Amino acid sequence: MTTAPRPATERVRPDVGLRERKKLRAMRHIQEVALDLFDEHGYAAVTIERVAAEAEVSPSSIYRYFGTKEQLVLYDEYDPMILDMIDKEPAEVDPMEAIRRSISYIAKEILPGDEELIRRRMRYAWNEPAVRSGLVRQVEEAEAMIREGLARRTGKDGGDLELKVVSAALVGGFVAVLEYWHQTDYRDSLDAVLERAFDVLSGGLKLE
Amino acid sequence: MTTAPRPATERVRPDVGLRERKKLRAMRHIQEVALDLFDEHGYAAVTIERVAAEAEVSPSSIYRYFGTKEQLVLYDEYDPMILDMIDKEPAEVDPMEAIRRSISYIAKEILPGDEELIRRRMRYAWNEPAVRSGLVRQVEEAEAMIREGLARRTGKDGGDLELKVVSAALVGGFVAVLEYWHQTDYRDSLDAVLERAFDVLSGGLKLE
DNA sequence: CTGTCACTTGAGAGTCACTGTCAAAGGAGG
DNA sequence: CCTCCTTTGACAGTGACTCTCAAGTGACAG
Repeated sequence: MTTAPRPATERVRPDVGLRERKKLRAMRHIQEVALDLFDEHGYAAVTIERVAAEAEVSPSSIYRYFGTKEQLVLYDEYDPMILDMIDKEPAEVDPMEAIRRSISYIAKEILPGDEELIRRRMRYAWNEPAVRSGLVRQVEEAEAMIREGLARRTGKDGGDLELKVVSAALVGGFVAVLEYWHQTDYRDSLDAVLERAFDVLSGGLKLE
Repeated sequence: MTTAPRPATERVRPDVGLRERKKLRAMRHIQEVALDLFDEHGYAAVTIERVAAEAEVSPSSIYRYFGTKEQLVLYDEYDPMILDMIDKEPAEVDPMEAIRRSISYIAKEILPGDEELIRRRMRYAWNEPAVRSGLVRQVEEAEAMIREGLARRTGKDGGDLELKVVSAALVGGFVAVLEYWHQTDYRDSLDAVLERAFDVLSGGLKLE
């Protein structure tokens, strides 16, 4: 979500030095500690200060890394992945189909490995209002990017009503899928649920 | 001051006494004062304390009435109206059609009267992240109620995937409509934009 | 009208997420 | 090894939001 800190002077590859690796390691560690504490005492009862103490960093650093308390739960790297994949689909592919494929691919190939962690984080996304609205915000940003992708593919303007409606409906549907998946205790594979949802959406929201 | 005609016992309707009327009047007044201040100094720069002072109530009361700062902007009475209308549509009417009619009716008959105020409030909903997420939350509540309505009409369970996807896509589309309407400076009537959006949704999100 | 009851309001103190600043620490590059 | 510049931590706010308690004030009965 929050744009990465932009270095004043562009170095050659600011992404791979010791600094960057240290930062990523620290973030993973902090998130882990935070989730442990949240699991034990509840999200609301754990202060940032507490997390900072437990993770042995300063509260300032947590804010610099994550921006907000919700992001301690929500932070992950999937969104850019999906967008990247959509852009890599060949231009001839139908736009909706490109999205469908990309999301399915992630759901099938990447997520299963992290499923434990994902479930753990999802619980908060549906039980803590603050986390929930952070999730929605994140999804909205993804929506904007999907819309831009669709705009490029179709030649339409990004502010076009049709595009807005389509991408909003898509991400709305996606959130519904996550909610269903969560509430049915991850019974079916995410991919299977996604397929059913896509069918409903492209079938014109007909019920039955 | 003439005493209003007071029915002997009024236990049945605790909603119309002097207390309730005073409260509603106070809420309207506070919201007005708040919007004036926000317009003049910007949302973030105005504290609740300031609003309270200007409106001559205590900050505690503002929290009791509105709960959060965003609700000072977002509070209105349309949502229950729409839900009420949906429920009143005859049972034979196609569910989607019932929703479409109810929303259109409100957009056509009720909103134009308050359009000035609505626009004023919309500006904050799209420029202030906090207000925005409050709006989303409100819309999500409406979604839950729409879904229940659909469940009753179709005999499906409220947790059904199809139902979730349909209602989420609908409200997603609705938010997109509001955004489009706002960003195009309220050029077209809300009703007209809604019609176009409904067509896209029931056409299966086909682009072009 | 009047007293009692129950609900509402205001005052005040407290918590905590989040921000901005500044000096110190420590990688990056020569 | 040394200089630069980014990152870190310490610190001091700010303001949204919560809780509690005492005082005020409509509702209602007698």
